[in-house]
Amino acid sequence: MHETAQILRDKKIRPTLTRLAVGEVFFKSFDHPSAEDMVSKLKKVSPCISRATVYNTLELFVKKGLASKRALKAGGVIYDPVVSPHHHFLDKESGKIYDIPWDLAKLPGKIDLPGFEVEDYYLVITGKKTRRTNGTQQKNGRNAQ
Amino acid sequence: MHETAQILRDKKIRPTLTRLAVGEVFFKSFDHPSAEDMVSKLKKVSPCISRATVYNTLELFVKKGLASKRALKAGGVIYDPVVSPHHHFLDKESGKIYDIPWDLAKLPGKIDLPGFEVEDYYLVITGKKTRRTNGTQQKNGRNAQ
DNA sequence: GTTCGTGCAAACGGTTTGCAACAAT
DNA sequence: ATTGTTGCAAACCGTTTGCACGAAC
Repeated sequence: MHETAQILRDKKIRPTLTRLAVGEVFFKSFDHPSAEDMVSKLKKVSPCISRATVYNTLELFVKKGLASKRALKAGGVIYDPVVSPHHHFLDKESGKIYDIPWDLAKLPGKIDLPGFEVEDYYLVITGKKTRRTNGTQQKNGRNAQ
Repeated sequence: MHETAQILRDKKIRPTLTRLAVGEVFFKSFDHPSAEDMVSKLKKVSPCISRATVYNTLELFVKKGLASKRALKAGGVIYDPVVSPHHHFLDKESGKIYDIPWDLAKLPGKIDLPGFEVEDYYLVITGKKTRRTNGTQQKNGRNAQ
């Protein structure tokens, strides 16, 4: 199955070889990679891929709704193939980020702030991870919610 | 009144001239300055202050509980003299950040995540600001909550 | 005299930009 | 022809580090 090509075509992104390679790796990256992480992963597969192209492609994915981009910790932004609403837990010891399903935090359905037009909101939760859970496994990137 | 000196002494920070200058400016900075913003502000007052010292001092303030440090948007961390719990609204057009009082969002008193030891949590709200409010005025940095 | 605080410049890491070549329309 | 895509290197910007000097303990 050429799922990645289909995902790109659905979003009117021309499925070039480079973009297929980026997509192929990114859409299964549930470890909240930075752009530089993605460059590393991709260099292993396709050694002469360009840093600039990876950055461009990730930004393109964000623009087209195939990725979300979050500033959660100092020193760089992370990209997430899960675009449905969810929260993030940041382990202060390891620096690892875990997805937290939206309804685990009992938030009000909408947030009304006089003077502000709210587009999006999410929790950033910090602390320490205690047990191994499946916290980061969430494969509903482009379908759910 | 030498309020700044007292704040520092209370936290066992030796109130050197440099730190007084940083504190004097920082403790009234309710505009969510980056470290580099603080360097600029301080260079106006005290032109030969060192970049490294400003960075060091801000980190010291964070460590001593006089500042909070947040990654809210790409391209750098911001420092906030308001250390009591509150949320942040990020205006996507202007890039400006506004403090949102804790109880404006009706959050549950605590968040229970099996497998995680929750230390801190807060909302990041994005959108557009519509009206001028006093959203960013909140002078209860070291006292409230 | 050992640690702490400061300034300066260089280094560093993540990201963006400029440019040249090529492919698709 | 014009636009879109890619790679490469250089530039850029926020932050950290190394070092030297002076002040405080």
